[in-house]
Amino acid sequence: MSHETRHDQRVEEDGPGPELTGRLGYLLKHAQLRLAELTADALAPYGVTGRELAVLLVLADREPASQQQAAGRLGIDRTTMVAFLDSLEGRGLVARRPDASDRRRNVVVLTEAGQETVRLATRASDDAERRFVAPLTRSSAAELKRALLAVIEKTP
Amino acid sequence: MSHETRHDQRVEEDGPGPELTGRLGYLLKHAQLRLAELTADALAPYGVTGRELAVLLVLADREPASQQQAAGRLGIDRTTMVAFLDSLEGRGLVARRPDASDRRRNVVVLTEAGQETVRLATRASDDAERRFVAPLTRSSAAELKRALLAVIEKTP
DNA sequence: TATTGTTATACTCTATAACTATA
DNA sequence: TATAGTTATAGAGTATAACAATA
Repeated sequence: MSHETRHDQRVEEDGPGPELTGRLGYLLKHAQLRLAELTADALAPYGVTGRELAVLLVLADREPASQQQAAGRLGIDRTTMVAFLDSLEGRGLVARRPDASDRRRNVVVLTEAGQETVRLATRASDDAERRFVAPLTRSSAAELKRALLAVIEKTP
Repeated sequence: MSHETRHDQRVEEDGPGPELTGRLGYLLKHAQLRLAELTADALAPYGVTGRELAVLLVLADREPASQQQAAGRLGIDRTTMVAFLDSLEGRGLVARRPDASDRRRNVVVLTEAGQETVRLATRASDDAERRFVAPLTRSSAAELKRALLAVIEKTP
């Protein structure tokens, strides 16, 4: 018997097998990676990353926030927020305003350009999400989101 | 009117709001992070990380593989595989054997200790997964895995 | 020439510790 | 004393480029 690969019988597999695809950890990680790729491509024309869009969304949809409040809403460190804001401010998408009532704080607001970017980028991101769940039925996609939210909120 | 937080009306929110939790990207990322934490804790007693368990599983469940084949199955770079194997081999969980039929290659095999670790660590990881999906019904948890596999496999 | 394993290096993302100015 | 923003630094985790041995 030859030791060579027998191409007539079985092509040498290169991808993940059931020992991985059967595990929830693998599925979550790779689903996240795929959607992140799709989203990155969709957002590229607007010059923002998915993480930057998340920062903008957190600043857009609630009362004006300090840097630290914004970081808290996103679950990231305040030092990480500094870097995000430096970059976003440099591109004119957000502005830091000293808080008159507590001069240690900056209130961070979206500029006009920032608001427009949020509108366009959100639409592009939603579109990527729609393509991502295209293999599922509408109700199955909704069920997926419900299930994910449930485990996130109810897990210790 | 005071500028202080009015605790009687509304506690200052610190977590994510619907602008984030309504997005699939956020849900996938944070579900993955939570499960990864649970799994890390569950695996700690066995001295392996989730990624190392994935490497071991890939070596355990199919024909013996070269380092590069194993990397291909996991979707990681071959240079990354070198580092994993250095560490796993240092702890006696895997062994590199020169491939007699192609002396550029190493065939990587699990040791006895490696096989035992796979058994125990897999059980612990499965248990973490079960706790993670505890908020869902049995069929809803199964549906979650089906949906994730579908989007992973069918998305461009 | 091409491929396997290896090394050195670099890049991304994030956090920790220490500094400053304000409170 | 404690907190908000900042800076410098460090640690994961991963990839790219170049090298030696072998095909």
